[in-house]
Amino acid sequence: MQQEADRIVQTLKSKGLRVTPQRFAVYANLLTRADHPTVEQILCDLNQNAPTSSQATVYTSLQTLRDAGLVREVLLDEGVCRYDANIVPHHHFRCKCCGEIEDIAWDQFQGIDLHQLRPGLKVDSYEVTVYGVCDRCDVE
Amino acid sequence: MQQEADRIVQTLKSKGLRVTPQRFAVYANLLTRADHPTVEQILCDLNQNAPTSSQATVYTSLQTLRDAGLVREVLLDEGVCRYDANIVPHHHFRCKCCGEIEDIAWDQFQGIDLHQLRPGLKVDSYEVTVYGVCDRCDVE
DNA sequence: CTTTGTGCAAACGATTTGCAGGATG
DNA sequence: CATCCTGCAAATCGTTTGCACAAAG
Repeated sequence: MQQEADRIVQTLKSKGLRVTPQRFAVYANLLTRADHPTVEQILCDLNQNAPTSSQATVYTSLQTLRDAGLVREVLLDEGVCRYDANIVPHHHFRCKCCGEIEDIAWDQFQGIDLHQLRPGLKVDSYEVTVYGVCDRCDVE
Repeated sequence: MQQEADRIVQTLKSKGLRVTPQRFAVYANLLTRADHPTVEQILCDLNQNAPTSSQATVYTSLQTLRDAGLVREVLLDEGVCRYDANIVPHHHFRCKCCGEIEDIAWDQFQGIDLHQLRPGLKVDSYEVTVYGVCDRCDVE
């Protein structure tokens, strides 16, 4: 996956960010994951084999990547911040049981008419969060 | 507002909760507010004139009220928990600028078809969060 | 009088920050 | 070689908890 690595390096540089091993690792890790990991999960993942990055660095890396628009935070109803390298707008499904977060394609929900909001509110973005139970938890 | 007070007392009792001055004050305060205050805001409000309730008590009162289904938590993209005595389902608008949260009536958004979700997901609830700038911040 | 709530302070978990040394462009 | 990043530890912030005392039913 040399190509992949190069692309990541290019992406980082294009945002004016220095390419450090830690920052690279955080972003690369996030890109390969489909879930929405917490800082702790990322940290464990990175340091699983060899020590790669300290906790504080993961925090600041994520902050930098967020400011650069490469990742976004997902904050649902728990006390932790999750991160997502999927920048394309999408909705979320959250399992009340296992806490997993699953993406819902943007065009899944049609017919949301923001023009009916009261005048005076300038809309930047919106998203739908669905709460429920996923099939992995719903075993009877 | 003796009637109002009586109604609050009745509501608390009907949930099997003891009526204490602190718990009453927290719930009453929340009922009169249209915004979605944080614990800190509630605490300041209550103790503005005379000391009414300690911080820990506000936390546990809110927890109790939440368990009883009288208030609900609202957690948007900040690190704090906000509370809402409006139990009727509704959506939220969040001003990126001042942080204020405004309710959006439930029937404002039609046509959200949850049946199109992939089979296996059991939906309990959902809500739309709209991000933008409110008119108070959008002064040019 | 039994049960439950309050208040304080200490504990806690997630995140931020200050600073000295190290790596990047 | 100037600038920015890392790592550590201490600090901070919101929230929870243990415990002795007080109040509610």
